[in-house]
Amino acid sequence: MVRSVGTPTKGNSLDIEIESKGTSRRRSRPPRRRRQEILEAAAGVFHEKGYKATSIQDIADAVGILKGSLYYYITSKEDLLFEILQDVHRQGLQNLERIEATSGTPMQKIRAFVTIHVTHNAENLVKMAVFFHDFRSLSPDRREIIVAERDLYDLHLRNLLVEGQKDGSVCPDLDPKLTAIEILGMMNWIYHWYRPDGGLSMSELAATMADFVVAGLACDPATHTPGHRRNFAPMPTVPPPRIDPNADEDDD
Amino acid sequence: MVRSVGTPTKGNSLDIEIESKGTSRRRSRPPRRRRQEILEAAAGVFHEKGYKATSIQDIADAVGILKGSLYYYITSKEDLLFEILQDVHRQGLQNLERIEATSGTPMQKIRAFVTIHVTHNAENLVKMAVFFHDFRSLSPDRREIIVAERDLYDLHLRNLLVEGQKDGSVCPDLDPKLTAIEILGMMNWIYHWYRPDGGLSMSELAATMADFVVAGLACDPATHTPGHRRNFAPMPTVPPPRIDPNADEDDD
DNA sequence: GTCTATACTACGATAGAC
DNA sequence: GTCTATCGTAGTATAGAC
Repeated sequence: MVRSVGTPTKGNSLDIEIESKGTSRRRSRPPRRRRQEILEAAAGVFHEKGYKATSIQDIADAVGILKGSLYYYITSKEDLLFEILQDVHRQGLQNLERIEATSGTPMQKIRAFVTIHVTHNAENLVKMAVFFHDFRSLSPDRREIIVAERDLYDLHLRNLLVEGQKDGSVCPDLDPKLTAIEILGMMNWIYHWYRPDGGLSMSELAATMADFVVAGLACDPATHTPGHRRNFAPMPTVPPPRIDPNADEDDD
Repeated sequence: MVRSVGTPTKGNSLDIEIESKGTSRRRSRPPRRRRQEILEAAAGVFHEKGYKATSIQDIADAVGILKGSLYYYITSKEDLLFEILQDVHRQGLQNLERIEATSGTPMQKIRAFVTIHVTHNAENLVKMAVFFHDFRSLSPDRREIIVAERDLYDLHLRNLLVEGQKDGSVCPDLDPKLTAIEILGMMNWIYHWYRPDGGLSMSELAATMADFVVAGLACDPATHTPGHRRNFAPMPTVPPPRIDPNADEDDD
């Protein structure tokens, strides 16, 4: 639908118009403020109902205009989702930079990592919920863009764990890859339950999680013996599952 | 469209037929095996595409029949989801019984709890994924039935933590409620990444997670001083977020 | 910039033949 | 028990009036 370049039009030079209206007000681009409002409204509805279950009508209702009018601002429902996810994506990458710029012992860096990532999750509850719940609704190429960030986080934490093992502060029995994903899972679960108005501040949440992670990783090299974790409070005997009348055997 | 009762038909007596085929084989009830097959197929498709994004057509394709035929076995798409979730629901409640019947120190019980719950998650990856992703698509009363189990798990773990604090094996600085949910989050995240064919056995996964949890909770009463966790490997200074040109302030 | 109206498609579910 | 055919609804997106 782009007008072909060769076609002569009444004006000379190129089709791109330069500000011509004299004042500093911009022309032709829809107002950013309104667009941002729509993004936030859509994020809220996506959060409540899920992306797929949300109709354009729902979003229009939330904004307070009719659904036809929405298309003045957006071009498709998926574009909306993508832009919302790009918001947290940008912030996430920025946080990674901050973490990388932090100095201290490896264990201190791990504490910083957890604190920052938890805070990020708690500060962007709605968008993070939409991200974890609905990023699979993006087209494959767009999904790739957004999800790559997750792998970066994983890799970065893993590297910190290895550093910690090198200086002896992190238990050498731990598998860095598996441990990193355990920790990330704990942090990423936040959106399921945390509510900022629930009497638990974000900073207290972040600090508590960091405490737990640090305690779970730590190991005194002086007293370390291989397998000490597995042998501490060892697994007791558990009654076997009773035979279930409804049991058709499981897949998965 | 039900034939009116008063209308005379060629037979006498009522329309309801009693078993007349002689042998012990049941009539009129659709075969259980086929129904189970449909349930499993549906779970698989729900897992891949999400409940809302899955059409009856998709499920019929997966089973290998036409969508009209599906309605011989099911009465609605939501019924299908409900039955799938009831499967894990039943198993989950049964596991709670097993955990309750376990004896040992509180910390050993905690290890048993984590091991059983992680194993449950890993053995039912598909259904657990559908559960966490789509239980909100159930009607409110059905949702209540299924979700109540989650609260039971939470409560049970919380009680174990309190027990552990009483006998001194769990750090007294921990908030049982918050800690329980941290641990559950780590376990429930499994469906996002674990694949049974990935070289990590379920029992190894479960044991490793239990190790991490136990290490994260443990505390030596002899050396405990309030706040020691927070002060260990203390938070370093982190560079502030740089000012972002794209930053329209956040909601959430 | 917001509205009304509508084209087009997909889905869930039912009816009834075989 | 599986099929074909279809009804009714709801959703995305567009066209064009104001």
